[in-house]
Amino acid sequence: MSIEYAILGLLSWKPFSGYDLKKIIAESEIYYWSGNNNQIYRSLVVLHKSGLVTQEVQVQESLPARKVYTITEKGRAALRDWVRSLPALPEMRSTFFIKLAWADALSPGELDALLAQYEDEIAVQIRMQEARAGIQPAEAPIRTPRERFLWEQITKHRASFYRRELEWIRKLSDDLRERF
Amino acid sequence: MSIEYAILGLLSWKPFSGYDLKKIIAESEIYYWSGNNNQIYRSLVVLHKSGLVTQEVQVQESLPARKVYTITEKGRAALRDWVRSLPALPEMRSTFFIKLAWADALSPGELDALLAQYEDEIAVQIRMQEARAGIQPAEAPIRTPRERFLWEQITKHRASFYRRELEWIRKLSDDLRERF
DNA sequence: CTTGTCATGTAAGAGGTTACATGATTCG
DNA sequence: CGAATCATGTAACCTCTTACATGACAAG
Repeated sequence: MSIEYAILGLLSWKPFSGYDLKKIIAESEIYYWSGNNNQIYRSLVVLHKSGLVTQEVQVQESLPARKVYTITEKGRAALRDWVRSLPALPEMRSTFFIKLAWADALSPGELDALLAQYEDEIAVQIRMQEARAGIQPAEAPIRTPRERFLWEQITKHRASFYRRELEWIRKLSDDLRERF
Repeated sequence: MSIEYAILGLLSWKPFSGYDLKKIIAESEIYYWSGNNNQIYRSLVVLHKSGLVTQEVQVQESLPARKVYTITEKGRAALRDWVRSLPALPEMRSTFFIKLAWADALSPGELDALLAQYEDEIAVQIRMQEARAGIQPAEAPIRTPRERFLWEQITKHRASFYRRELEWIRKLSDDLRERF
């Protein structure tokens, strides 16, 4: 379960509660999960049982108690092992491509409308990404220049993925209008 | 369940058996599912019950019977509706980025090795893709010039995704070696 | 007075994978 | 003689999502 390591990674930065982690994951791009309670609270139980994290209950007056999780040395070692393990290929999943593959049944106008909708959605996504990039108040760990560099490269690379997609769909729309 | 529409798409091209579909999906890039029996045979039962496909049992001597599925008019209409429905964003899922995000715990040598492994895997993927592209014996429907064009654009776009990934990781490796 | 935030958790189900099961035939 | 191909299907399990449940407080 790679989400457990994803959580362990965040805890290797600083201690968090399940609620904190949920928000970070829900708002993150590279942590591509939905950030639902079920996965997160269960993962934390597993990590705790395995001794990779410790739990501290912070009782608050008039607010529910926070359970704050801190990574252990064993946890850091497990994370390190996972980081060094064989990397997997990135997956690009797009039902839109499947739609396009059978879109020859559509009229030129309908096809054009479909591409326009896709273009819009990508554009919205890019704008959302840019807006988020604007706020960045130390939301990423910058403990060394190298770490900062790595995070920058990941963020830029992710952003370029959507820009490429936008360029591609625009060119495709133009070509279709011109040729068919 | 978008895999049902993915199957319906293939059946809109020509009739297939579950076994045929399984192989097509397993070998396909854009049909990103594993192509496991469970999903496919179940989907066919659902499509059949909904009247979107018809089933013809072809008994063969000395070989198991083939159940060949043919799309109905209702099926074509359902596919068309799905194709025109609101497109979803493409998803780029990569556990490698999560690893990289916490890779500052590694030594320069270890980090370099990690990136090299990733580069290798992408390179293998690209070679496999190119090999597959070489065989292409009318494995895609080419009923109109526009359909041919659409399929070409999808294939090229997919290929460029991995090429970008390769360029990115190579540049990242170089930069890291130079700076840190 | 409804909506949002803080904070935990559970239930139900969709979606997807690996592995098992059968059985004849063909290829190396 | 073992492995692959043809061809169907089931069982068990993992992953992930949506929705439900509780309860206090703050802000509009």
